[in-house]
Amino acid sequence: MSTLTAKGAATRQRIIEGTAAEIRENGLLDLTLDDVRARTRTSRSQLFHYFPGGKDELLLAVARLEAARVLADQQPQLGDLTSWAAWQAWRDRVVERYRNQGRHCPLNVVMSQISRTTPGAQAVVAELIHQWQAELAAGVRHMQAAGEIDPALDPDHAAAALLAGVQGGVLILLSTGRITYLEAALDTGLQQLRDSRPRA
Amino acid sequence: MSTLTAKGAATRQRIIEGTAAEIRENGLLDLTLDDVRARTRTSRSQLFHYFPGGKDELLLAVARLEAARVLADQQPQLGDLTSWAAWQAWRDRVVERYRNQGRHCPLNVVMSQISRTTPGAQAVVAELIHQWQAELAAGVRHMQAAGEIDPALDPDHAAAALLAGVQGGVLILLSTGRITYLEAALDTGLQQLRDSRPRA
DNA sequence: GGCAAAATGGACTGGCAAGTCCAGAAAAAG
DNA sequence: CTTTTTCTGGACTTGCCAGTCCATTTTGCC
Repeated sequence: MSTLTAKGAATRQRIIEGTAAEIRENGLLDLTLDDVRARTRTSRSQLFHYFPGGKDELLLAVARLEAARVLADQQPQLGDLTSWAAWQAWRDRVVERYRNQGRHCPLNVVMSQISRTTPGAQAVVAELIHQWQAELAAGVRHMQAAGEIDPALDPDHAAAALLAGVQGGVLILLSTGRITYLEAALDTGLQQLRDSRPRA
Repeated sequence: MSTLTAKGAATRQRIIEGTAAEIRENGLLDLTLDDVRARTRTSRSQLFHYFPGGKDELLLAVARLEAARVLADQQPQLGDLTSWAAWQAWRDRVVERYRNQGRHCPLNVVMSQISRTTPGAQAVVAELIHQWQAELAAGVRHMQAAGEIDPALDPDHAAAALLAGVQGGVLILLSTGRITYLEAALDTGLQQLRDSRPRA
């Protein structure tokens, strides 16, 4: 890619964020480049100037943006799972975030739709899942060190199960509008961790 | 709808199943009616004869088929969760099913893509989730009656959490190709149930 | 057999959306 | 200041795909 001027970089960013917003509102299924153009006030040639690979390349950029946002939205709680209160705060944060989000979860769009077609997006999703799991596992290790969680428990395994619950809870929320499943997955997952506490 | 002859019913069924197979192999994103025509050896007018509502109506029929299949594929284990061995057998069945399934999960297509646009499909998904959860909850109640699970535990809540784990595990499997998450969700979920057993 | 209803074949339309191209404006470079 | 590079506008092309239409064949029914 040729060098970008400040103006060019701003336009490029505007396109990415506008596309992300458009997807969040209306989904990916009937997203057209004209929709993007209308929202971001850009011309056709600008789109292809900044994303020579066309729609796919643009969507990949959006995927990266949204993947970063998913983790950022859980901070600082996710990075500081060092007490039961902190875990609970994280749980509340997640529930709140998805409760407020409409019917179009950008992450789910990335996972379910973009990543199947665009090989690059697959790597983005894999990396996101990996980081998310790693942060949860780090939290488990903290609690083990503090004697609050059974040291025999495999942190990565526990984190994987918890993460699967969150993903599934969100998916069901998106499909049925009911948030019960997400809450149940989080609550029973945390309960299990608490119950594992070694008796002194 | 006008009355169908035996031949007509067969053709209609052939179209639905062929479409389902096509989606399972290539996904919904670039599914065209011509693909359906090629696989099912039907003419354009046949498609619109049996599905006057066009593509949407056809996809709704596919959604119904796949929703039924998801539950059917878990039988008889899902309907007979009356011992720990049975629960384990169900768990193995689920893992095996999704391990063998390619990158295109028809249920996920229904949940993530069809149900957002077609209002009817949303009801199909809701009903599927509800039945699935009900069967799991029934299993929990069985085990409670047998004294193997803490009677204070809410069966619907536990079933919801378990189901969310399965959904999330499958979603992650589809996105990353790793089945670890599904296994972790199932294993820790079942472990939690086992651990709740009241001490005699 | 004959009539009505259903099933089938395939040409045709219309629209839409991705991607191309070139010309001109704005900005950086020297 | 002028030259080169980047940025922008918008017309144009191309191809595809859902949906329509009508003619023909097959089937059910009496």
